[in-house]
Amino acid sequence: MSVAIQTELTPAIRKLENAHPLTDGERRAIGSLPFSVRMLEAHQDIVRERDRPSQCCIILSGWAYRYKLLEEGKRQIVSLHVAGDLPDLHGVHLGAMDHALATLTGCRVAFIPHDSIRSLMSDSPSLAARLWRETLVDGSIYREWITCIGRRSAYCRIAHLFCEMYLKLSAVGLADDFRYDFAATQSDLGDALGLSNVHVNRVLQELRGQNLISLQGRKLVIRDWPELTKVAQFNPNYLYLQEPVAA
Amino acid sequence: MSVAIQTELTPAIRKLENAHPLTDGERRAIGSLPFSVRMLEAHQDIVRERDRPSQCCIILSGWAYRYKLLEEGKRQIVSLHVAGDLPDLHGVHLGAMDHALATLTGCRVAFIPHDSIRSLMSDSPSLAARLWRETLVDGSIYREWITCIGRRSAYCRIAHLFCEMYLKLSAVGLADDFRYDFAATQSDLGDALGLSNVHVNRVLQELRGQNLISLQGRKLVIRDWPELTKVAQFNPNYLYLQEPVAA
DNA sequence: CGCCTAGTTGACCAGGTTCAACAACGGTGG
DNA sequence: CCACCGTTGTTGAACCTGGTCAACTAGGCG
Repeated sequence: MSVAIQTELTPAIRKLENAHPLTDGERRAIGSLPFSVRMLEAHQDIVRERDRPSQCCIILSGWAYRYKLLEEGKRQIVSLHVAGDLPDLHGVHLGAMDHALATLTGCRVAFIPHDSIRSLMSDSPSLAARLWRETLVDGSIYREWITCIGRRSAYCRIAHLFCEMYLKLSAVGLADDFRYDFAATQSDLGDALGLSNVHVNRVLQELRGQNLISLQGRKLVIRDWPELTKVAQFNPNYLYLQEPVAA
Repeated sequence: MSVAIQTELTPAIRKLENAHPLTDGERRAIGSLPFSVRMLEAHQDIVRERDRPSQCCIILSGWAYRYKLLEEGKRQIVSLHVAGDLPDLHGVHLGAMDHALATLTGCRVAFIPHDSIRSLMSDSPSLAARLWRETLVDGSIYREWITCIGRRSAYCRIAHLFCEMYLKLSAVGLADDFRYDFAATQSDLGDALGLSNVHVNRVLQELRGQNLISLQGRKLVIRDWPELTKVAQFNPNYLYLQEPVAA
């Protein structure tokens, strides 16, 4: 494996090592996977609903998201993904996609054939378990999103997402000092949280007014992490990260 | 394995065979698991948030649900489970529970130690894949729920859930002829769909008024399946069942 | 400069919530 | 057998969070 791709895989490796470090054998197995790396433009579908993909992907850089389209043209974003994520690993075991996967920003993406993943998993049950775990953490995040959308106010939801993405990005070294690049637009935010873009705009102003965050261009700064987590009712347990951020 | 437990496991087996039939070896492996069967009362926690369970369970009969509690005492139900489901399989790979699991009705439940599951999975990678698949289908259902709660009206959401549960129950032989026992109260429904019990009540009246359903006691009858699926915007793909119901 | 996307604002509206009271029902004990 | 009780379902009225529509502003880029 070239040094370049090795570096690019760092976030993914870091995630897989969340439970405990990889063995040399596991590293070798990952290194021998046939990656095909591509740079994708922003706002491009990677996989569409009803597709039957024969490969899955790793996000190397940029943000991606999964979404469903409704009859009246509405969109619901069901998850956000950053470097290190394997957003369509489920394709290995499920058939036709029940949703679509797309880039939010320009993304570097590594594709791996399902067959290679399958033989990796049968060769190394421990790696299979690690990959399974990743999909289970996805499930846990879904549960939290259901709870947010179902029972929390717009103010709380938006604050919550800022906290979530901060920890997700921190875990792969892409955020620290309570700031990061927040790639989604206000419309994207609305589609992720079940809100209109107009209302997102107003709530953002309120969050700024309370001096909890600032958000200009794509730069998000969390000005008061303790207070933000409080109004967000944010409890990081559901992310199943090993090293929760200090307050 | 006794004939009794074998019969009780039928729904679970049927679910695992959704992709393709079990081999004799796989059946034997399942049969040799050490089940401990218990009858639980309605409205009882099976696992609580923050617990670190050392076993997981199979619902043999009755309805169960997973939920999260919020600070102000609100509740969000994140999934409903019926006979054949393994609602806390994720515990094998994740640590402390991020949510709770409880019975909605009286339930017969089989408990299996995680260790037994783990050795089952390392002995039979194909069974491991089947179990993994179950958790992925759960994930797919979460995505649909996020979409429902985020972007669909109350009317649509309730209709959607009635369709979903009909197919889930049909798949394990617990519903046919467009009728089944709907175990949840109106408050439960509200907590699952992000609505108040009062509004659920009103929407139910409208669904009855449109002659789409009738619901008395715990008996749900779907009076007009084509129309109900239409107003629900219901597309069964996300359930990943092999034999979709005829319209 | 012109175009396009993203962000912002105001006015109005509606879906859904809250509160409070009451009805229906089933189970329990006297 | 009936009185009692808790749970579930039902109704009305007032309210409010957040949606819709439409117009306008601010940036970024070729």
